[in-house]
Amino acid sequence: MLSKSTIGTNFGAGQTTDSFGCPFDKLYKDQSLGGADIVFFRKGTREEKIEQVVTPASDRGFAIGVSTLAGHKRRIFHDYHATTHEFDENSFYIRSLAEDYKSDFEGCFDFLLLEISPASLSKIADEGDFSGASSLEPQAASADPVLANLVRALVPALERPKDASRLFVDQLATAIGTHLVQRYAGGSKAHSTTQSRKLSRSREALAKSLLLDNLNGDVSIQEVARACNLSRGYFIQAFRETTGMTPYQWLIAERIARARELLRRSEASLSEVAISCGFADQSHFTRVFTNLVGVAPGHWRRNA
DNA sequence: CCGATTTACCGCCATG
DNA sequence: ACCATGGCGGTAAATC
Repeated sequence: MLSKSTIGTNFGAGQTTDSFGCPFDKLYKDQSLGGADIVFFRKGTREEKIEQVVTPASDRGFAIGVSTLAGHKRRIFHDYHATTHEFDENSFYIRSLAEDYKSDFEGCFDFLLLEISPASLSKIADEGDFSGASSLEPQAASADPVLANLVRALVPALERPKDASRLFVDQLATAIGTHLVQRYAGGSKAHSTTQSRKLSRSREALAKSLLLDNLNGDVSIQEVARACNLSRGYFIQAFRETTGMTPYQWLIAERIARARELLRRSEASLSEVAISCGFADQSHFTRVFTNLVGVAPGHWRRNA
């Protein structure tokens, strides 16, 4: 508790989480510092586990977090699938605050965070001859030593916001903003030398329908790939680039989608739901569901 | 596209 | 009886 949040969102009395959805009582470190365009935070916890951290979508722009220590893991629940990411020292993430966010944390963390508003972003983009770029490409547990060093330079200022040089913070904020835009600007800028390997429409449809048959029967990815006249490796890669998830992830997302329907609309027991969605048994079903959705199926049903 | 390595799920069981 | 959780070996998937 070195410095209480003084800038940014105002919290009503009784608020139990910070502006990122993290419970206050689990944070041992919660500092903040306002630059001209960017607000900085430092947040840390010694909790081994924090579950269901939720940030509703907002127009606050983007959040960037640099981890100061290794070993933190988080599982992020997207609409139809979930991903896990392991943070090393100096690995970082970028996420859009325009999207709902839900995740489980594992292992203590200490993040240097910064929040950059859409207005600031486009301002920096214009100044830096990247006009038009109004968004950043999301990253998760990637490496960027330059960014890490820039952000780390703010540690002393965060420790003692009162003594911090306004000019220093603003300059650094500009440098960081420029770096982010140069390196991660997305949107209008046509970039990338890597041509994407997308699946053709017909192959995509074929693959999906074959996979759906697998809800009950058994079709291996190998077979689906062959049906599309592609090698296994290429097929998985292409499927991923087309749909945003790997074939199996997609299939499981479909199964779980069906399971959600059944849970909501029917009175069937979990075992029955499990079988009719292509899972081996209740235990298996519960495990997969929890892993993907974040809460166990029984709880989810009561909640819905 | 191949091949080696790592990762993730499957399926079954046991237990709270 | 129903649901949640965890272990564990085998195997297919996914990555590099």
